[in-house]
Amino acid sequence: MSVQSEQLQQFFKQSFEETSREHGVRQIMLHAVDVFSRKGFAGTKIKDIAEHAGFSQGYVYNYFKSKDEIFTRIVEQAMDGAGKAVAFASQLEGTPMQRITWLTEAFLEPNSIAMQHWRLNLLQTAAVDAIPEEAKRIAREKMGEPFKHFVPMVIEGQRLGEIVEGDPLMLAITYFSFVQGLGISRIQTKGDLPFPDANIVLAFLRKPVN
Amino acid sequence: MSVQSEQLQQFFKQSFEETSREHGVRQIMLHAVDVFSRKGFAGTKIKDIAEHAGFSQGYVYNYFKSKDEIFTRIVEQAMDGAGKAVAFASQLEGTPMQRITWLTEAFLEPNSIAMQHWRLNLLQTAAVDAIPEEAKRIAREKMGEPFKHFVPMVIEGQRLGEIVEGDPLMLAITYFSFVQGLGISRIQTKGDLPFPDANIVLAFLRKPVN
DNA sequence: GTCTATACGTTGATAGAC
DNA sequence: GTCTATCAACGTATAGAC
Repeated sequence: MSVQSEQLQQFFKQSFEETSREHGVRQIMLHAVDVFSRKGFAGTKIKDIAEHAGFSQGYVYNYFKSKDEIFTRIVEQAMDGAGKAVAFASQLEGTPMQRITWLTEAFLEPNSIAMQHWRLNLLQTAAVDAIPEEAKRIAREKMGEPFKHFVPMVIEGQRLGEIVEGDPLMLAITYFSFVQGLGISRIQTKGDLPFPDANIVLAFLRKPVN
Repeated sequence: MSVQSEQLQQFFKQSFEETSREHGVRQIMLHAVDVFSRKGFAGTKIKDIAEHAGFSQGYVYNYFKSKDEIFTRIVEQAMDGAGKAVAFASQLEGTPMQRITWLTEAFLEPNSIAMQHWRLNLLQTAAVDAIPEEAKRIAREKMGEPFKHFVPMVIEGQRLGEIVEGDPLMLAITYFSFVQGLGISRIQTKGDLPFPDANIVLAFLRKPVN
């Protein structure tokens, strides 16, 4: 893995640490992401989260006033993280295609926080009608962030002749769809099966040399 | 859309009709797929399914003995459907790349039953720890079917010089990941945003002409 | 055939003990 | 600070009415 991808990983992690100053809050959120992303919103019981975090069921309510609040704060954090990560990648030194490659490598890293973010993103979609209204609102509101920083990279790449022609927004949507789909498969296959690297994934963006 | 893609659509539909001879069972399953795929397993209440199907809550239990059973039968049906669809596509007249393109078009069609199958597939993954054991077992067991018919198409395409070199299984995993990811995005964007067509999606498979 | 009423278990949230 | 006990709400599944 490249230096830049590792830098991005580090950035993901740090972004999470800044979530809250209270240790208990971070502890709960950290474990709650994990449980929510494996069981879904309705399938997750406060007891599950509490046990993972090493607390009793009731104690969770000292930090959060409801299950909805825990979920909503996680969604907010995940959305912010995804947006910031793309923004960060877009400012690295290199051609657009290089920067996108580094970002992709960081996303596809098996245990990255980024990957968990995408699993959560996925949950909002998979169970779109079963999550708190507030979480939906935030997700809708912040959905555009990653695109805002990704699309300009695509446009610049097209100008440089690195990236195929075509609607940049459409290409960005395709990109994030792919990353999400690969994230899901990675969970399913648990690393037993062969998995594509960033180069293969990005073939659809690369302009063929003449 | 091509004649072949429409043929595939038709095939998906018919495959579902054969699920059960009892009208009530089909009726419930049809609506349950929809609710489950929007709310997740735990988030779906029997009342939701009953209301959608136009029954009272209690009446559902005349056809199924539990919520688990409804979900499990749907997963089984969806898995069988996906396997059969790929098998069907692999036997159409045309080059491997053409057949894969038709299959992809059928998958990406907004309201296809195939798309719903993938949403369900997704749910098993997204909430992998919150679904009935039996459903997990069936999903694991039948996961290989689509691959069994897709991989040979890739190999044939490589032999013909249509498809890029590389581990055929890895390419198949990449393919299904992409389709799944695009299916999710399609739900999210609800058709408001530009969406890639099969040709763009399949760029990663196509061997560049020299 | 289809619905209504209800029993029983589970879970989210609170309040009070240590 | 942290846990235990408990309440109220909800949801599955059943049984019996029409």
